[in-house]
Amino acid sequence: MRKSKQEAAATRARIVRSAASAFRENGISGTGLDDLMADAGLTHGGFYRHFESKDQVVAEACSGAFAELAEKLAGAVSRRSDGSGFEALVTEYLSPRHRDNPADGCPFAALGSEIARSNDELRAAATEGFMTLVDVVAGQFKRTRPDLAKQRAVVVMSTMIGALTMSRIVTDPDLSTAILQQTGKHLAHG
Amino acid sequence: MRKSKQEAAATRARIVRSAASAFRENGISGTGLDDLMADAGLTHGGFYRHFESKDQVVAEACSGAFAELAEKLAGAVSRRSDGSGFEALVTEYLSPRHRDNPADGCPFAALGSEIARSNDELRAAATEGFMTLVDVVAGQFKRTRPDLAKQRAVVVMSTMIGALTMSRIVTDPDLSTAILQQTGKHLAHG
DNA sequence: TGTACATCAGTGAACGCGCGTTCACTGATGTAC
DNA sequence: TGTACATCAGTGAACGCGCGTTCACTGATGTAC
Repeated sequence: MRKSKQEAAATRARIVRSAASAFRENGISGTGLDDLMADAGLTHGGFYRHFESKDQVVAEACSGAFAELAEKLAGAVSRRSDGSGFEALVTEYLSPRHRDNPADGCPFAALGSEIARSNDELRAAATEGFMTLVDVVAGQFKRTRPDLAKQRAVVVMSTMIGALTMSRIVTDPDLSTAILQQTGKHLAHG
Repeated sequence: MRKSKQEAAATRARIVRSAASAFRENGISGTGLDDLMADAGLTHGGFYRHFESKDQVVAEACSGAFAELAEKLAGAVSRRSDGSGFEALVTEYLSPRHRDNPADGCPFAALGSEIARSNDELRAAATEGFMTLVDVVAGQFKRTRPDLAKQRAVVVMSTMIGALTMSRIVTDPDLSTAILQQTGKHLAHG
């Protein structure tokens, strides 16, 4: 049953991508290796041909998710040529669509409190991912000194992450929408 | 070994308080009933004399933690008589002390992403707890129309929750402090 | 007020389940000659 | 280029552990008379 190197690499990538979705959907400790492997169309016994531990796939999946989010937000920005990139970014992040689809959305909003309790390796990857996002945001403050732009971007990202998290917690749909909208308005004027 | 009603009630309260700390420290799914009961000085078999399920103690512990936070922030406000209550509240919430002591701090920052995936009962309790916090914050915007004050307070609370969460994730101590400070400054001027 | 019985807080063992990890095995792929 | 052997991706069963929950039991408390 041995597979070619290409197939094996593709399988591995498939597991990482499935994992990134499953973790954001059901939490890290809420997702078993069975689930991951089943999502990738495999049985769980083969997991250790690709990874040393669950921690390893968690770190890789999250790193991938951080990068993917940065690309998505950069993409939202780049579709605007009139200088409204920042508004586009904020609107994208704080959209009901993002709120309702955690599996392919921001890992900080989906897993924030769990990451905060995780090992240093994951937290270091998260720190790097956060700074990448901060750089994307800071890039939109074109008339601001770079260091100040970065400071402002740190606040903007933290604010959006908090707002998205709360919009998912709250059971009142109107309140949920209001959290997103008020936060968006605040940031746009800020 | 039967205990008096008073003792039993005290024991139950003790379990709830231990639970509230343990959940914020290690997560809900990261805390076993053994842990809770051991913290309260009991063996785990007796748990079901007080609660119907783990879910029940989770809901009670979180509700207690929400109320406790609201009181703490209201207390920080009330110690200022010169109208600087809002700054006091923000400084208290975004303090390094709060960041470094999740066990008796904000349950949204400590458990946010886990609560978002929880059952409706806990999410409803969280919604109520959030609105109580929002009311405490809104009460500080004395020169603002009540409905606008509440909208602004929703954004302030979400922002602070996101910033505290991120300050705990990040491995770089300087960045962690910067997140708290920049966010505090932003909110004070906002 | 005293007595007899029911209640029930807490103990400690057990149950069943899911999870991360390991392992013997299979058979196709890769490699050495 | 062909052959023989080593490698290793994937399977399926098993292991050990922790967890939520249940249960028989103990003995002090509460209650009915």
